[in-house]
Amino acid sequence: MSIKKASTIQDVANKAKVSIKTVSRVINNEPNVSLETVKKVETAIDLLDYQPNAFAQSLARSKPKIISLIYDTPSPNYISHIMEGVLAYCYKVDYEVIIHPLRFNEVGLMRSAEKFIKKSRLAGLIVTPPYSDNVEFIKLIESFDLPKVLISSGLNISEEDSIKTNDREVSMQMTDYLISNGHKRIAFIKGHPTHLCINDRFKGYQDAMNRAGIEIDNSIVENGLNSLSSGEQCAERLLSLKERPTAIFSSNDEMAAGVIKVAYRNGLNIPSDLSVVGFDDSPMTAMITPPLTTVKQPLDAIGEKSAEKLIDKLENKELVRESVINSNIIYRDSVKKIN
Amino acid sequence: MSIKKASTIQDVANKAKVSIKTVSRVINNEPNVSLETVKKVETAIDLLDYQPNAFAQSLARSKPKIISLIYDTPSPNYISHIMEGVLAYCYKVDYEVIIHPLRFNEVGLMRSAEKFIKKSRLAGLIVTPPYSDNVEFIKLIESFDLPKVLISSGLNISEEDSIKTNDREVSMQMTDYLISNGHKRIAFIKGHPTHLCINDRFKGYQDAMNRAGIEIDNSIVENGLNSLSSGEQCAERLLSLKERPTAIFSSNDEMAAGVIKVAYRNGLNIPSDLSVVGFDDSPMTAMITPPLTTVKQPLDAIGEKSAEKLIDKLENKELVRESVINSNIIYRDSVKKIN
DNA sequence: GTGAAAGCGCTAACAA
DNA sequence: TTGTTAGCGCTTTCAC
Repeated sequence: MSIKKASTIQDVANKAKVSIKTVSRVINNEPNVSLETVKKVETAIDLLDYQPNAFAQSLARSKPKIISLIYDTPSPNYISHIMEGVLAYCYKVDYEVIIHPLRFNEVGLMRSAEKFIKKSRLAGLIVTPPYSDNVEFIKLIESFDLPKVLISSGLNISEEDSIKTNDREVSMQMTDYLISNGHKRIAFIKGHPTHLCINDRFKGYQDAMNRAGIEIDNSIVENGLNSLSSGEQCAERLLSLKERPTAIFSSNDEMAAGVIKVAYRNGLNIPSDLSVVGFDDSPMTAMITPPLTTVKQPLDAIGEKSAEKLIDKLENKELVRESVINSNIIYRDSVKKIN
Repeated sequence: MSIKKASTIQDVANKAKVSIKTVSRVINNEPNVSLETVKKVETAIDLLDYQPNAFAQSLARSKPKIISLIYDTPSPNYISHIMEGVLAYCYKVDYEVIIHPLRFNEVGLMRSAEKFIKKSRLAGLIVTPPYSDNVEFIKLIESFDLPKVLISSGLNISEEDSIKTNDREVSMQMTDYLISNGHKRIAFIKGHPTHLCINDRFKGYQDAMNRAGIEIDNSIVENGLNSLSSGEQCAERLLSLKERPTAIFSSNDEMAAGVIKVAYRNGLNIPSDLSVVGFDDSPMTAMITPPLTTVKQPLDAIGEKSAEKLIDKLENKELVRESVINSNIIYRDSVKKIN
């Protein structure tokens, strides 16, 4: 078991018989190196199994190749997939990622966020909801003049700083789907009011209902809080109505799961007595009975595109990138055609 | 919106009218600084809102304060919670964490792992399953002489390098619970064979059955692969047996969910016709009907303890730390008492 | 108890 | 096309 010692740029330079600057040029793909020299240097790099020291690079460069992913911690599935995408892209282009959970309700949040940003010497940040909806937080980032990409922000953000999904549109499609299955009395459970983007989902529902000429009955529009239990509470009310809805569209899966639990408790079968659809395609949706019809956001792709957009900005590349990524409906077994 | 510029150790030294070395001493809690000087320096630090530059520190120090968390990507819930714990502890003691997903089945895995370790100049690693069971991978770490903590490794690892849970014991308790509810014909679905620790769960089942003097019928011991669909397949077989089990103990929740789906498909009610228990307490277990009785591992605590153990090692602290963390059963509604 | 100087491994600015 | 030099911000000698 031989202990390996990392080699330095000087070692490479010695082996290739060039100056360290030349090695540096090769590493960073800078111009003005003869092909022959490049070959020599690359051979030496391979031979020594050389890896540049990221700290030394960061220290020497003005802008370190480090970005951070900021998130709260409500949903493991959401954040893991976003993170996957971000890490995958950054790994390709040789950026480091610092993962930073921040408790949304913590006192001194801004102070600790500021401290973090300072300490980490970030080049830029990727921000997920609910922080991407938080004006104060975004101002903080701007006060550092840091490039950023906000994921699914409900704020009025310039396109070059944001990545969004077409929640409103898919939500409309989902409602259309319900309508095309004969449903008219379609209840809607809204999401947490501070999550702006989730409320686009309600708008999509409104769009579809309006277009179909079905008047929205506000007594079957509930205000949820994204959690299982809040879904249950909404469902209790909805299902105890004299004129029950035939379908419930929940703005997220977790609340939809709450609806299904309450339905079973009340002796209702899904989907024969009640159709239910959700949003997010969280892993459990395939596991519950019946499997839930829901909307899948391509989270890995969102993470990847966010990282790409941010890094392109950092490197002053032309960015004519798409900023809307399409979600799509996953049809499963929780909707029944009625007449 | 004023753009803030980070201050350096020199700024602090100027303001406090001392040398940079003295500032460095204060930052690192080194001895031989008069109380008065410490006060002066600390005031200057506060005034300038100074944060040491982690790269410069890492570069100057031999050992950077950076560790990495290595994982595959099967389970968002598992890894997010472990990560939470690791990040929380590291944040407290001022270590950076690099999160590194590695595809288990990728070709050139070892090569890319090696490259990663070199490049990141890690001080140590925390390794989760399945890598903590991978001899080749562990040898790689050792070839770099890097301190490590292996989470839930099934290998014969020295206690100071590992954090485990009492899977075998809880698994025995769970089986006891089933037995005490009148079940004798208890099926078991084993987990993926390369995940060593998951097979401790089977041992616990054996322990309990043996102790209760119930002979284990191998025709109701299934080999699962941790996935929903593999749970379904096992359940298909189990439930088509002439002499059906009255309870099924699945080594993870996902397979248990598969069992429940198949049971419903076959017109069986849970728990009245069949009791089912799982392992992991993944979020969906509370959402399915009926809520599943399962085992909860304190994942955040595992992450935190792993980080603590690793960092104590890095800093040569005495480590008389516990290395086994207790899981416990979460009783819900998927088990019925039979006679 | 304190400070000056060297150097960690790299990049940037300037020469050659 | 290539090399030299001076830092980046910090810690580590070693001297005072």
